[in-house]
Amino acid sequence: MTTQMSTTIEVATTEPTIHPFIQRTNRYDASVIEPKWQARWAADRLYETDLNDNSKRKFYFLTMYPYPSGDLHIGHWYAIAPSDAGARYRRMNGFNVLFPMGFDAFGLPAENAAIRHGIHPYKWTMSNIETMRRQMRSMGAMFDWTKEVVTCLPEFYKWNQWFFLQFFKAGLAYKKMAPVDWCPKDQTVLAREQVVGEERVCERCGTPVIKRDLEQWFFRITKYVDELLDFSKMQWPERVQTLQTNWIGRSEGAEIQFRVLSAELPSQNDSALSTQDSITVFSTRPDTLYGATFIVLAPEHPLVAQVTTPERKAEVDAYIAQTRRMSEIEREATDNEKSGVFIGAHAIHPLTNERVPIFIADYVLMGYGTGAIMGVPAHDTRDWDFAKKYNLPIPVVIAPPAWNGQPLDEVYEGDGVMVNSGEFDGTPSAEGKRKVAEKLQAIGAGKPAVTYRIRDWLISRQRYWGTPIPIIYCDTHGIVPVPENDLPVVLPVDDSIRFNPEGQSPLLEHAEFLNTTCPICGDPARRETDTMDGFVDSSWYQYRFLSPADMRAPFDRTMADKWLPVDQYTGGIEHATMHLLYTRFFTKALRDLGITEDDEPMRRLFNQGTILAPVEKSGERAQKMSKSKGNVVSPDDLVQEYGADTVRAFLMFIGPWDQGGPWDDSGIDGVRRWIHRVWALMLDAPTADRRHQMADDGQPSTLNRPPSDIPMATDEQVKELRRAVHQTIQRVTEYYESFKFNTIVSSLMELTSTLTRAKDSAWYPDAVWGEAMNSLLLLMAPVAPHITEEIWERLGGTYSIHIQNWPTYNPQVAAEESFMLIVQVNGKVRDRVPARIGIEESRAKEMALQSEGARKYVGGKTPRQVIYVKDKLVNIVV
RNA sequence: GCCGAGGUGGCGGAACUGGCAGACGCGCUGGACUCAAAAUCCAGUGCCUCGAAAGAGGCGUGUGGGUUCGAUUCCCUCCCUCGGCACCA
Repeated sequence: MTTQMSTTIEVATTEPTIHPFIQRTNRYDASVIEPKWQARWAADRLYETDLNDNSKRKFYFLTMYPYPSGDLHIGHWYAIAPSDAGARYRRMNGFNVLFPMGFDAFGLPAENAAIRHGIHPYKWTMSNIETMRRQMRSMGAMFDWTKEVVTCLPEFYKWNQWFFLQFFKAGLAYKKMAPVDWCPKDQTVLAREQVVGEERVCERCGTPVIKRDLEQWFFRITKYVDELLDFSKMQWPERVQTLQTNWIGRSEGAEIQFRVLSAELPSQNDSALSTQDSITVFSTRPDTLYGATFIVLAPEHPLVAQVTTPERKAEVDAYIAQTRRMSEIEREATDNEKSGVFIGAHAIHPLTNERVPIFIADYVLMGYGTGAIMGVPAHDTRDWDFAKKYNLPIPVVIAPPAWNGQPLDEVYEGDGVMVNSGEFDGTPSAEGKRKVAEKLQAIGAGKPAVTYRIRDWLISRQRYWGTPIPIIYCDTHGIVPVPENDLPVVLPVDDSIRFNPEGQSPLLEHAEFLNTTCPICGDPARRETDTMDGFVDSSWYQYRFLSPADMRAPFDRTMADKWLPVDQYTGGIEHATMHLLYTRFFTKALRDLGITEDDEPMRRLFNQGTILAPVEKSGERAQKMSKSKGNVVSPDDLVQEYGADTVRAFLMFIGPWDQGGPWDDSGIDGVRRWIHRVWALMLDAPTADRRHQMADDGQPSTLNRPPSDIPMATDEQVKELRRAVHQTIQRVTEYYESFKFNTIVSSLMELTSTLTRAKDSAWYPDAVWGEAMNSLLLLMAPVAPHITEEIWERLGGTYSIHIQNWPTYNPQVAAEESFMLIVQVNGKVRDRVPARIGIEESRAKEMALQSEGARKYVGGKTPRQVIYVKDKLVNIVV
């Protein structure tokens, strides 16, 4: 934008250039202009993305879709409003932006509503979606609703089933009997990821889970463990990377085999147990192998039955039975006293050939490693406790610092030098770990090994409101996948469903659904009645926005290659080890199946914080908002009172977006005042007295020339005004890039104040003033889309402000010419003197030394040192 | 226990790469306007001490220490809050 520095104003006579101030026709009323612009944008399809438009670079901005619980609460707005601003910013920067929205529509609350209120989950969900769509429109978000995805509709879940079949064919989906986590309240199994906290409760309802042995469907996420640990192909927050890394829980060590001494076993067992049989243990500390004085198996370990001697059988069986009765919580409580039972047999230490007794104990878990450990009491707290209790020897094999050769008083778990370890004596731990593993491998008694904490993803749910698993059970052919042509397997939505389940899927009672024929032989067969975990939907929904209605394919490959991965994803951290892990797995699986080409689903991720319920009394702990607690803050009331623009700006202003915090609307008036001040700044006449601006009745001003009491702006004033504008463009642009919405708003507030003061003190040339107005409006448009569109139109801008180019700043205009030179004496500020940018060092030091503050504190002493920081400060050290 | 994030006025928060701590806003105090109130506008507002005032001095970013001319920022110690994991071998 070019600017004339002239301070004279030309008043046109024929075609009058209308000065902004004249345009004011009425006062700001959000309840009028917001619905007006929302309707206009919808009618003009302003926010519909042409996926085929290749003239601009694509930008896929995605924010996590909500569960349609019925009402949008302020937390939804907190997540959505800044995302919308971010997407709008990208659009104004010349990108072809896709910013879609949908609904995560399968899930338990719909069934619970059905149980409580007798409404069918389908009706409940669809009517909730209707409400939430309206609410999201009322916030002026630029969602492209033509691409909406609703996961509970067959056109969506058909493709869950299709992916399941592809996974099944590739061995990525399988069924197995396993001890699984069962929620007694929700009457369904849960994925390991959905069991949380020390209490091991259901992530959804907080009920402690129990273990059950069930045959369930799993997705083989463990196939991708190592790739999932690699975050190099995307920029995700450290926090999420850490959570996922810990969740995957990679441990390096060795598998070590201990041969079972068969001489002790009864002869009839000899056939079942040859001398080759051995117990494999996993250890991260093979360097402590020489200190292994016993073996412990998990009570569920399959070898227990074979290895237990007859005389110990009764006691062992009793212990196993007792273990079974104990709940998960009790069993896993760390402060539990160790207990276990000797099973009568011994194993041979692979390096020393000594006999070591074999125990079972509940502190060894079947689900981790090999379900068996070697007990190294001197160097593992748990083994120490166990050995103390059962009087087992505790030889030291890793020397602690300054060790005196005596038995230890307490366990030593650190690294050190190997001792009492035969040929390895003197080897440091780190080296020992490797060397012992190598030695074991050489003699065929072990090998280096890695184990992981993560387990395969359990996707079966014994519930109704989910995607039916496309499997048929035939007496002759067993597990038969539904042929792709028969998809979708439609979830029946008639009123015959009984939602009170007793441990099995409600679909089991639906004869029409249940009974089918085998696709291979045509004989009567039964359908799988479990449904899929809802996280299957969100694992690939980002693809479906490209073609939500396509019944022939989940998505168009060319489109997917163009639009994916998502460029910017936003959502809560609570999904770190669930959705955000599953969708990465899905992406990799689809790639390996040749369906897509992406390694990762989302390039960049930002986790916004959570808005908690308002705190009643100070000092009280903030709680999550929930309908049941009745502490939900509705955005509708706020929009009615303040307008969507104010609510949006306030949500961005309250603090850093990743922080969240308890809801407190006490500051919203400040934002409301700012919005009004912007209106007044741009549309009201200048006046020395602004008291009545907001209450103004809106009579158009007849002003078309500077008021007599306002002087023309001097060159210096013009320069300063432009500097403020360009500095703000620079800063605010940086803040948009880094999601610092709170400082975007505060910078815009500052500029508004600066411009308001300027307007009342001088009359600026049209070009200068116009640049200022345009810049402020454009910078503000993503935050407050309605008021900026309204003012833009009134000032004669081309529709729509939201497709204008982002303002650019001129570094020369933004550059400061002078600064306040800070004068410090011994690091304390004692004076400030005005100086020109680029002042010579010697001149600056001279000025500082001569300043009043410096003279006072230096007091005639000779400075020991004078430090100059360019264009900033002088520090005099005495 | 392990891993991670954080601790700045009465409150939400700001501070580039080590360089004026407290931007912006709320609240509060005083003033203008008003018959009055609300709204709006203007001014002040980290804490302490001295001073009638103008002002002067000191302290100050969880604690204690270190590095540096200079630390909210870098290093170490400890305390507290929040989140995750946890008999994981």
